[in-house]
Amino acid sequence: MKLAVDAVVFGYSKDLNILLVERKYEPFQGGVCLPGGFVLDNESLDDAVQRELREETGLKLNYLEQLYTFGSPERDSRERIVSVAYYGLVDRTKVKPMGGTDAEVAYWKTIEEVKSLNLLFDHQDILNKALERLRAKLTYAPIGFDLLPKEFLFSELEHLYVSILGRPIDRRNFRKKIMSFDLLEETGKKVSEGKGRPAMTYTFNKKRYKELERNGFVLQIF
Amino acid sequence: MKLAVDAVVFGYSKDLNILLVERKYEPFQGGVCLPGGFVLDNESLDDAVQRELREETGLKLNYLEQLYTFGSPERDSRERIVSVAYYGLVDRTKVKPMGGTDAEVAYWKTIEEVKSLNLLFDHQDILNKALERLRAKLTYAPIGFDLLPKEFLFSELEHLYVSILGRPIDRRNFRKKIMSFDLLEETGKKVSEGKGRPAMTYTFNKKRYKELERNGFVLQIF
DNA sequence: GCAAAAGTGTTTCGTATACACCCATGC
DNA sequence: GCATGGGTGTATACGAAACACTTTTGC
Repeated sequence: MKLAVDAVVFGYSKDLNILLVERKYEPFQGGVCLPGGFVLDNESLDDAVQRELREETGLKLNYLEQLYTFGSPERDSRERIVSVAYYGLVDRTKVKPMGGTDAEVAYWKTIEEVKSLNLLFDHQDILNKALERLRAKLTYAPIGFDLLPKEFLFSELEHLYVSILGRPIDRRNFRKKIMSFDLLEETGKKVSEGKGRPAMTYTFNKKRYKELERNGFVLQIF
Repeated sequence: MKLAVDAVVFGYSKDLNILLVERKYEPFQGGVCLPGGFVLDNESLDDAVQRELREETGLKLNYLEQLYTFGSPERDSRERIVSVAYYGLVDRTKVKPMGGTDAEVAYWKTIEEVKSLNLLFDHQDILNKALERLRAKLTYAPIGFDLLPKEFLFSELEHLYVSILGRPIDRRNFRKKIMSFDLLEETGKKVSEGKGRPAMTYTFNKKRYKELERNGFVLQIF
């Protein structure tokens, strides 16, 4: 019996993306799946995920959380492999275009695109579970900010929520709610994205959030 | 590297209890820990937990859910053992007084009692995580009923919430809230527990809840 | 008749929701 | 000057929270 880790890495640019790897050689040549690999003898599970991601894609996570452990005896046709799945969040504007390694190519896909790819093993199940968790957590934890650049537009935050939760949001009420937490700070800069009125950029005050959290505060959106 | 499962089994009678096992022989003779054991080659993780619990205590769970996987290289001093932790709920009125097996004795302890026991390995961490999850889930899922007899008093449900959440509850508002879901059914029986006015017993309509859940209903207490 | 637990309504307050117009810019 | 996205306030409705007395039984 072998122990592996797999990671669902979420990125956001206009829409939610997932990081996938494609195998260049056998076994499963051309197959697409989540990044992951076996756990080494003397490393923790968290370390194993970070190492695999570094090796395969070289990216830096803003957030990482254990998701669920998948252990059905039939999940890998070759031999019994139990996999501890994680999900992570990255700021895609910080990610360099990645080529992958000798054995794999890495790229981003939207949820919709993934559906038609038929991921190897039970990786679609893992992805579904990660999505469920991400959607739930978005409403009671400030993890959306880990998908955005340090300085972001309010509208980006709003679109992120709309696109991940998959339902419309009232702009005015959303702003009121978020602002009521007093966790966003204006940078003073205005950015013009080409069209329309230029918008203010904000940063999320994580330190203040952690402080509030310690005192029992629970951020609650919807 | 070995793979194990461990279970935090919660029971309720007047207060929240946890099922523990005490080892009769070496290694760790006299040590107290959570029930658990190694996963067999061809069984799923869920099956492994159920089997271990059956072997060690013979009890029947009303609810079982995977909790978290603990994989620090140092968590077991003998060798690398990764453990997938579960938590389960039982109706203690259905549990026979258990003797345990050849190698172990099983018994119930309250949270407070456990604290002074110094559980083996990282089992106190596992227990803390299970408690956290149980408390959270109690407010948005109908899992309290899995700790009670099929027919229960409303006051038992209320005391269960008070004792698990660890804070007072307004009796009237709590009843209003629970009753508004329309998921409890009167049995028509009144039970006198010795002192005070006899009370009605209720059953929880799980079928109806599942039905509502499918349609997007989310039970929300507090 | 008193101790003990069960059962029950109303008012108040805060927050979620619904909703539409003006503003600053690029072209 | 018009198209595009940014920014803002108010009224209503609903649900959470606060709060105390009566009822039924055992002793």
